[in-house]
Amino acid sequence: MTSRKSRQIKLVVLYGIALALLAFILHWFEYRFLIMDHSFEVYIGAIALLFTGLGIWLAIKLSKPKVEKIILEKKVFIQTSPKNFTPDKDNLLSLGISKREWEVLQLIGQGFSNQEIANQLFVSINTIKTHSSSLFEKLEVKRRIQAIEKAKNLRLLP
Amino acid sequence: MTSRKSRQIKLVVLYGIALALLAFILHWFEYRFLIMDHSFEVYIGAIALLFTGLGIWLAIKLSKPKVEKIILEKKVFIQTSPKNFTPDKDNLLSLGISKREWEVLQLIGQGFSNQEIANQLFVSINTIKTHSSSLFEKLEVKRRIQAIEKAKNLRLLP
DNA sequence: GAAAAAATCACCCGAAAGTATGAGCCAAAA
DNA sequence: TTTTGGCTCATACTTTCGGGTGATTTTTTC
Repeated sequence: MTSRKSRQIKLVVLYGIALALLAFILHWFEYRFLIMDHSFEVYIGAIALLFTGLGIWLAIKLSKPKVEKIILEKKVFIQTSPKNFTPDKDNLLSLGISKREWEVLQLIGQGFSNQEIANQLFVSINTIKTHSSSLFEKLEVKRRIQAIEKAKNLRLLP
Repeated sequence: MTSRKSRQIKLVVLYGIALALLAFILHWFEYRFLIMDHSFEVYIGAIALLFTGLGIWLAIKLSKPKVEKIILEKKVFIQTSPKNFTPDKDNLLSLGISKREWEVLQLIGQGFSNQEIANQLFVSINTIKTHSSSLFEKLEVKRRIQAIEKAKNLRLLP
């Protein structure tokens, strides 16, 4: 954010300098050859075109790019085999499950109640509820049982 | 696509007209009051600013949004082992689990709530509660999660 | 046909689970 | 330095679960 702002400021300053320079050059030319040889309209037109270009360039540089997002879903087939189990860290990351949420998920998977989990982790039951709620959201389920099922399918639990 | 192009053409034409009009107005002013009263630099500056604004406006109007494709991987599960699952009838009998209770157990194992199970079996939720209660008693557990665990160990559920 | 077992349902109550919202703290990142 | 994300906790409210008790109706079994 900060870098973006400073870059914008730089651009504006640059623009100002360029404007001043141009005015100076034009003024200088005015007393030399250019003005006398061309009609006023052509002169104005040239300036207009030039600064229109400058404006376009400025807009392109300054404007945040318009982005259209197209989401394609790719199906990935997975086999479940809980033999020698190691949690699938890719899935943990892609679902955005934090360490603490992961701990809670494991304990839920072992059939503990919220209160028991709270005691084991030395936090309040409300904290566990918060964690489990966000867990259910990330796993797109409504109940802890479904969370366990899904976690097993995702190879997060044995 | 066609409407986009035609709109662009319209804009360009409009821009041309605006430019011509402005040039005319400026020219007209030139011979009246404006030019004589102001320095050349101010005049140039005004035009520059104006057309810079015009350029910015044009760029914003004409710029096509960048298209960004995001590929999401959607997991699909393949169940290997529970394909041809058969419950251990010996255990069912030795525990004294009735048909109806076993049906309820299966639905519990699929993560359904009591209400959902009641709807599926076309009975009241109270009935499901009765069944699940006696189930827990027979399985010697306190919560449905533990019931599922134990049932899986006893080969009653896949 | 009578007794026993299974299935159905109701009501109450308390505990557990889950939702929604807001807020404070802190470390890592921009 | 400011912002962000993770963690913590609280409060209030709703829903679900499970225990307990009791009752009626089927179905099975003797």
